[in-house]
Amino acid sequence: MLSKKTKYALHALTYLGKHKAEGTVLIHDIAEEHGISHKFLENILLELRKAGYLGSKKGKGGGYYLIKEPKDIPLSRVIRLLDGPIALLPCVSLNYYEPCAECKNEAICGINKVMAQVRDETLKILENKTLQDILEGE
Amino acid sequence: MLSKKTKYALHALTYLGKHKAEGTVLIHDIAEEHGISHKFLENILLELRKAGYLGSKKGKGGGYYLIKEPKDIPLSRVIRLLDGPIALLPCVSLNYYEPCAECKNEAICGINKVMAQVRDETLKILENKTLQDILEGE
DNA sequence: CATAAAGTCTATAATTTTTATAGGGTTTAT
DNA sequence: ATAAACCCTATAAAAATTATAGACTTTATG
Repeated sequence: MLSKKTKYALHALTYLGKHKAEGTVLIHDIAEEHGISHKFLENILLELRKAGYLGSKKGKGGGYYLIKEPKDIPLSRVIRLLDGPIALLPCVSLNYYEPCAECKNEAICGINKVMAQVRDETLKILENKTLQDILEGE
Repeated sequence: MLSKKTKYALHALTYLGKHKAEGTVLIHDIAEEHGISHKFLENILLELRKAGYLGSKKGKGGGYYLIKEPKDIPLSRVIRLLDGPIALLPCVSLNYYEPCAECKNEAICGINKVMAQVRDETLKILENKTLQDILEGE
């Protein structure tokens, strides 16, 4: 399951996508719309900005706005950013690799091999679904 | 990512699959092979038995053994049993459904729709990969 | 039939991760 | 000058995961 962080990030991105015309959107408005803690959401938006998905404007009249096209924001990226690995095991993670302590030899581990396949197929799904798809479903 | 519980369960099932010929296998042996806590693994094997994957024999000379064919143990089942939902959000979980607090109306939520598709495609993968596939990779 | 080996079961402790809050900055429109 | 708004880091609270403990039951065997 996705963490609340990632889920909230998706809601925020969706909100920003829907309100693109308005220029900037307040954290406050997104938080209120979904009943999310303002401060918690603030941290999430900050991460999304640092990762290059959002722009922000400080000071009075400021706020956040999308700086990427919705079609260029795949679920895989958002999940990796906020939740970490997409792979089911650290030993097959492309971006967060770590050996598994209980596994003596990865090269001959059937679990490792199968999980690498699962990762590849899962990635195909999550790289193909984008914010655009979410927006089209609203 | 899978919890250690699920990961250990997969190691245990694999071990049992490999040692099928020996009749029964001791918790102790599996735990030792993978450096897993005996007591932690004990709880996991208990769950696998209650779920109908394993049989056990008590007393001296006892132990655990597979009672399902490896090809009839899909990853999806093991993951659901020990980790819970496969869906990325509670609002699209088939087996552990719960509404999402921050979502006013599921029927018009684009995130919900996309995640339901992701769930279906993910399920296809995890229902197709079985213990058999793991064993063939060892 | 006593004993030791092995699984059963439930409770609780320890640890880690996630979620949430707090509060003092800095920037900017008016 | 002021208030609105994002920026940033630290810490607290809560929840979930991981691990341990210990008493109980079953069974093979000498």
